[in-house]
Amino acid sequence: MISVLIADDHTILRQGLVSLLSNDPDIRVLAEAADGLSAVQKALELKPMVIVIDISMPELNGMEAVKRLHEQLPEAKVLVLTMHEEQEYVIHMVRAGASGYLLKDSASDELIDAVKALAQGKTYFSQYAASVLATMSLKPAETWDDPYRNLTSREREVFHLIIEGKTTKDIARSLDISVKTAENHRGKVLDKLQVANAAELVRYAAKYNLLI
Amino acid sequence: MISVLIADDHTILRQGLVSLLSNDPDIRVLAEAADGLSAVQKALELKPMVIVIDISMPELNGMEAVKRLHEQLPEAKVLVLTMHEEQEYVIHMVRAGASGYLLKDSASDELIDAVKALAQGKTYFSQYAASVLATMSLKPAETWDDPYRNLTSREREVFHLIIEGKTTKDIARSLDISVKTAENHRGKVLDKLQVANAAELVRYAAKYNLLI
DNA sequence: CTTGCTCTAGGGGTTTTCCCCCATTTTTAA
DNA sequence: TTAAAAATGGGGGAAAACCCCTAGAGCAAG
Repeated sequence: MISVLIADDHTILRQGLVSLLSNDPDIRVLAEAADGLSAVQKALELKPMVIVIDISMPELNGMEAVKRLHEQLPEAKVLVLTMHEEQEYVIHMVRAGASGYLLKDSASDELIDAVKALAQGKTYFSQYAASVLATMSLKPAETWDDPYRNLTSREREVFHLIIEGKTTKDIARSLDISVKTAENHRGKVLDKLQVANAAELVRYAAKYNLLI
Repeated sequence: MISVLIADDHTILRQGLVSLLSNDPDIRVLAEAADGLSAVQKALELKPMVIVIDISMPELNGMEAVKRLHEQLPEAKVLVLTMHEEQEYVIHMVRAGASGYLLKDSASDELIDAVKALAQGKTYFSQYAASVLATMSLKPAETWDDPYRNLTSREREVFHLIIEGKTTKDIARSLDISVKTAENHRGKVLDKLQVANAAELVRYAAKYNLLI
């Protein structure tokens, strides 16, 4: 019998998961949690074999929760269940100690398979997450993470001015540099973040919540 | 017996909903759909009494799907189930013809209540959505906070392509119109929304959560 | 039947963006 | 201290964006 704790702030989704998992005779849902903090508390108290957890949660986000769980309850296996497809999320969660990563658009069978795999001490990554990890492991650690981190401080300044809709001339005036220099920085930013134009850059910023 | 169609691109959530609703003896889930287009098709084919639909979906987003459903199958009631709390969404969906609006962090009981209410021809709005609508109805329609109410349908198409980072040439090709026409539409969009360039337009879209 | 709006398309222009290339100085790190 | 990276500035050019303008066709409301 596999004991499971489910942590997700969306009540309907959470109860749907309980309903899904409870249908399997080998799985027993011990408890639910609607935020990261209570997830950690309930896990320490009930010691479930598997913890199914979402990334975005109030109180304590999934990332921090997974870190604490991994430190304080290493025998419990953490399955991240999320709709975030971003590479950075996968990497961060695995580093935090997750044993599995599943997207919410997976089939429910896959969820049950994942829970069972983790209970047996295996890992379980969705096709997507696995490919991200495979790609990442080929690159040196320094280049991991958010490409935004690769920007120099000056480039970051320019980045923020671009996503405010400023033109190169505005940027040059604002930073008290020549238009040509601003233009060069602009080009570097687009290049490093692999976007084709300012519009895509703003999308990028929105995706990583960098829009102030 | 209440027949229900469920449309959500996240498979696990969708199957969770099926599991939840199927537990109720009065409800029968006719079918599921993973995108807006197939949701409309399956609805026209199976004629469910209630359609539970998410806003963000591939192919045809929830907003457009609800519009089409309301036009082509007015007897079916649409329940929007989403995690988007933004005022604009509530208003847009209600205008598009939704009879109910529920956040995903509601309790599952509330979902069942909502489905039953809609099946009886009533409406069902979460506490939050109801308060948004109440506030809105106090203001004259002209001052409603409708981001792109002044855009024509063609301009809206162009709007969405711009915020995807498409160039004017791309847009012209995509809509099968001349570059000059696309350029004119682009200019109109920037003018009507009072932004200076594409970057600001994407910011605008992000502000109103129109980046799907 | 006229008026107004939308969609279409173009002329012609300026400005900005994006893309190479290059060099110098300053700062940082090995 | 020496090499690498960052910041500065520029030349030049193609493409795109932005901003005027006109104008016909189609369509719906008054």
